Amino acid sequence: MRTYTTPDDCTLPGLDAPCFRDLLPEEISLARESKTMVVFHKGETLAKQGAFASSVLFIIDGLGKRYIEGDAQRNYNISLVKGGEFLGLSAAFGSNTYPYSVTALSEVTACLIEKDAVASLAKLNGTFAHSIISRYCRSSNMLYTAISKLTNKQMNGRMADALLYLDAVQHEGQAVFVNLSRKDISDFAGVSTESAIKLLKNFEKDGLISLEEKDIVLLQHQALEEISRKG
Amino acid sequence: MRTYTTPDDCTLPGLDAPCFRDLLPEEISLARESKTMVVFHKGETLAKQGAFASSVLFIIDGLGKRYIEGDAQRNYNISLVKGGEFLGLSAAFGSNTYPYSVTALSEVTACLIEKDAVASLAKLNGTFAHSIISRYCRSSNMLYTAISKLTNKQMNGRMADALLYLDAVQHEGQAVFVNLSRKDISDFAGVSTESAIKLLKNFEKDGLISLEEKDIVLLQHQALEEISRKG
DNA sequence: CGCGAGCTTGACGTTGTTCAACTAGAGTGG
DNA sequence: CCACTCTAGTTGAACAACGTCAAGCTCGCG
Repeated sequence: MRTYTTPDDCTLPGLDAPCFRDLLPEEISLARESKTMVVFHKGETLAKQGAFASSVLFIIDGLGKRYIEGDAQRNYNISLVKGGEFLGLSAAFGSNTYPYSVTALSEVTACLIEKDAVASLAKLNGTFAHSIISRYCRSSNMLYTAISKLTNKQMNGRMADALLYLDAVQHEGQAVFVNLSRKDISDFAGVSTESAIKLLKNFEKDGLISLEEKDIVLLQHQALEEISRKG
Repeated sequence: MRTYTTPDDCTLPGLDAPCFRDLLPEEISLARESKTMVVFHKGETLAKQGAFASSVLFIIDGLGKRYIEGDAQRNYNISLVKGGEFLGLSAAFGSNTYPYSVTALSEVTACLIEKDAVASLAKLNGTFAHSIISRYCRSSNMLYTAISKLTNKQMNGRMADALLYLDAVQHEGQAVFVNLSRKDISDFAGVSTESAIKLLKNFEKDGLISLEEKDIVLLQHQALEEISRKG
């Protein structure tokens, strides 16, 4: 984990992002003076569930996984984390611990922003606050659908969902599958590693996907969506 | 479902709530002119998952359940809904459908506020926006812990959790258990009705709770928390 | 060349759902 | 006032889904 000491190091990529668009000059300087840029390497922890969150992270680039910790052998992966997203916003607005953990799946570049600065920005600038609310709204919806998957679907449907989600992110231009182990994928589907492997083999046997080393190619989107729908 | 046509009908209880504290006079009038008060009876639907959400609901009084729909025989209850809470905020800030359903468990009095009015308020008034963000933050944390329960605990632990949660709300002064069926309770624990009944009987046999008609009294909080912790 | 981590496979056990039958109380109509 | 029905609750037995375990495999790396 390499730290840039000069705040301006992350001015260019960081403050360019859409949510920082409508800041007033003094707000920009507030943001600029309260942050520092950090590079995380694969496997490093960006946020630890339950730990005190001293700052909000704004991801510039790279790929991570956001997950709920389980016992030693199992987590549940909520979502991928990629450029343009905030981590640990809740630190700035209430609880001061992270409700989830985040680990880098590839090299991740992020801006750390002091949580008080984010809270101030939200109070000063309604548009910024509105953008934060929109983000919360979208992530809440994601959490509700995650709960829906967990309660309503069984292995087949959950695995189909996971593959469709991961594939969609990959189509946005991020290399995804090559950065994931079988265990990562099983944690996205919420099944054991062994079950995940068997499911993948079955999908391949049925011609729905193609397993090429670590990479996975979806051959039959329609059929997978059908499986997802049926649960 | 009785509707009050005069907006002022819900001025007194509605605009008294903490989140409306710091509104400016013109903002108050904006809020006042964009709302109407409604009374829902037991069993009626306040919000329907997937349906278009035309307005945000602010609950004045009563008890409801917020849940994710499953197949015909099963839902998953996320939380109780009680006075002072917003429903369907996401309508105002992004997606225009409800991500969950809400049904009245007792008679519920609520203010319906036009979603555009809520969005405007959030943009005009940073403090109001901040309060909305705090609410989102808390509810997000709840969703993360819900996911954690679903993935990490089995029946015993989930039922203990459900009882501790319901009991905590009851201790805030709301009659809870008498308004819940066995199916409601099982949907909070995320198990089948039959399993829930067997679990409750077991807990009673072990002296942890006392089943008195519909009411449930927790006798051994410590022990239940222990069961919850162990999963 | 050998070691270890991740991957794969099949046999087995546990958990929790489903099903079917039975009970109790609450309303309904004769 | 009594059948009659309907719903919610209860019980145990059979069954399915899925995790766990144990063993073997593969590949990259020291």
